[in-house]
Formats: sequence, structure tokens, C-alpha cells
Amino acid sequence: METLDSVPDEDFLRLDHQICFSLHAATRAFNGVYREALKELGLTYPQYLVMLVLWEHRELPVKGIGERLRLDSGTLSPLLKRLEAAGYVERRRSPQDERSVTVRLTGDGTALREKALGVPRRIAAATGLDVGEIRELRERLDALAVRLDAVDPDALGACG
Amino acid sequence: METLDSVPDEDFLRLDHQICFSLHAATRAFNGVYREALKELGLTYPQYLVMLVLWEHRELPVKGIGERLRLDSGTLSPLLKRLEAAGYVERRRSPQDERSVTVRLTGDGTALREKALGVPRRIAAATGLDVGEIRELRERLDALAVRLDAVDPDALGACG
DNA sequence: CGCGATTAAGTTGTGCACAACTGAATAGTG
DNA sequence: CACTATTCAGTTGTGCACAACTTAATCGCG
Repeated sequence: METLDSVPDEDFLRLDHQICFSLHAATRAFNGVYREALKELGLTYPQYLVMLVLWEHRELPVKGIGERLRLDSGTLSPLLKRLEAAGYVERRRSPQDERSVTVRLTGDGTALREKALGVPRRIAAATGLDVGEIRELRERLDALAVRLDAVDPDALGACG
Repeated sequence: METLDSVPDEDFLRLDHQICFSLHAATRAFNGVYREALKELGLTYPQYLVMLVLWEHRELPVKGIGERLRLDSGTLSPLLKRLEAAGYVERRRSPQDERSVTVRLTGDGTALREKALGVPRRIAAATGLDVGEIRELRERLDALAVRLDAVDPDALGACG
């Protein structure tokens, strides 16, 4: 079997170039396709992710959205302000806990879901993959993300 | 076989949530690990990609770097200025074609390669994948990117 | 040769990601 | 109950991605 140790550093630098770049490129290609498909909804791709979460839960605190999308308030606060300015969500401080801000769909935000229903099918068609392949790729990527998120930062500084 | 057409719109919105988010999350997880590993080199991940290309070619026009990384001058110009400020590259207009700017490694930039040699191995180890799995994932992502880049923008507006 | 079309790099403006920080509210401990 | 620690949202600053545009150089056709 071809183990990591059997590959010399020099080749590894090239292999690395390929894998890191491939993921980078695939993500940007996906973003480009979504950008086009979401143009008619007036949403960016991250805004669409937030709307997907809200369409499932109707209302959530900022923290809840952040947990589901793995985004912090530094990213979400301005994004949610833009969604509010577009009239798709409302934000108000929770009466129970004044630290928390509850984000809730407006009528327009709820209605937007109907217009968004056709988007994912068109994206999936653009990938040229069937449902099983999509699911398999998703599972691989999820497993990868879990492993990468679990990496001890200190283990990367020294040669592991 | 489970075709795209056999999945209702409602489920599709959820499936979509999973695949688009998974890629997004995996990319950000990768970025996080690279950020940590590249901290000692003083490089960001996109700057590292540019350095990888230059370590292979020593010098290239901005356009050449852009073609290899699929990035435009709007992204590269400021990035290359930062690499120049860090002392890793030099930029000078080409005498043959005054429109073109040639980016060349400095001594420091060339030397940095030695410090970078250990990085990809540590990243690969963090993924928990062996060489074959990495290669397979890369091939899938490349094929996906090619298909997504080839999508006709007009086909996404209307329901394809 | 002359002049419009194209090409290269850079600039500007918008939006996302993330680190580091602030300020306000709540939780927990003695 | 008082006081510290934590939590939540927001702000600031840096950097990347990309669209739209500008400027300067080159190309190519008549």
C-alpha cells in the first residue's frame, strides 16, 4: 500500500498543491454557480445558507444560526443586517435573555422559500451527479471536516 | 436507481442544504488547518498557493499565476503586493510587453520553500486519509469543478 | 501606417471569514 | 448578596473573491 511515509517531501509538495487547490477550486466553482442561480432571489450564497436554516426553524437566536452553519457573530451580524434591510428577517432582543437576539422570518422571507424551491435541483443537475454520488461526496466531506476541525493546533506547529 | 427526478422539491431543499454546506464547511476546516500550519511561515493560504506555483516556475507573469490558480488581477494584485512587501517576490514590468508584470522569487522567497516542505505532510496527516484516498477525492473535486465551470449561466435562470 | 479591438494589470466597491476586542447581561460561587 | 467568570452580540481590522471599471500597451485589419 502507498502510505504517506513512502512519498518524498518534494513530491508531497506537488501532491499537496493538487489536493488543497482542488478543494479550493471546487468551492469557488460551486459559489459561481450558486451566485448565478441566486441572482433572481437577490441572495448571496452565505445568505442563502442562513435562509435555508430559517426556513427549517422559522426563528432562531444568532447563536443558533452560528452553530448550525459554523459561523461566528463577526460574520453573521453584518450578514443578518443585510437580510433585515432586504426585508427577509426581523431581529429583536430576546425578552428572556437580553444578551440574545432572535432572528425571525418575515412574510417576505417565508414567501421567498417558494422561489428558492427550484434552485437546488438546478444546482444538482449542474454537478452531473446523481443522488447517491452527491450523498457519498457529502459524507466524505463531512468526515473530512470533522477530522480537520478536531486537529490539535499544537500538533501542526511541530512535525507530527 | 434513485434519480434526481424521483426526489421531491421539499426533500431536495434539505439535501441541497447538506451538500452545499458540506463543501463550504470542509473548505473552511481546511483553511483553518492551513492557517495554523502556515502561521510560522507568515503566509495566508492563498499566498501559499501563489508560492507553490512560483516554487515550480521561479518566475511568471501575473496572468500566468492567475491561469494556474483561476484567480483574476483583482485578487492577485493586492496579494502580490503583500508578498512583495514581505520580501518573498519581486514584480517588474516585462521589457518585451509593457502591459505584463513578471513576478519572480527573491532569495528569501526561494529559501522559504525549505521551511514549507514539512507543511503538506502535516496537513495530509491531519486529514486521516492515505495517498490513494486523497488522490481519489482530488479527482472527484476536479471533475466537479470542471463540470460546474462549464455550466451555461442562462441554463440556471430558467428551470433546466 | 492608422485606428479600433483586445489584452494586462490595477483600482474600487461589496460581501464573506476570522481574529481580537468591547460592552452588556447573565450565571455561578463564596 | 456581591463579585467574578462566562456568554452573547456587535465592532474593528485584515485578507480573499469577484464584478465592474480604468489605464496603458499591443494587436490586427483595412
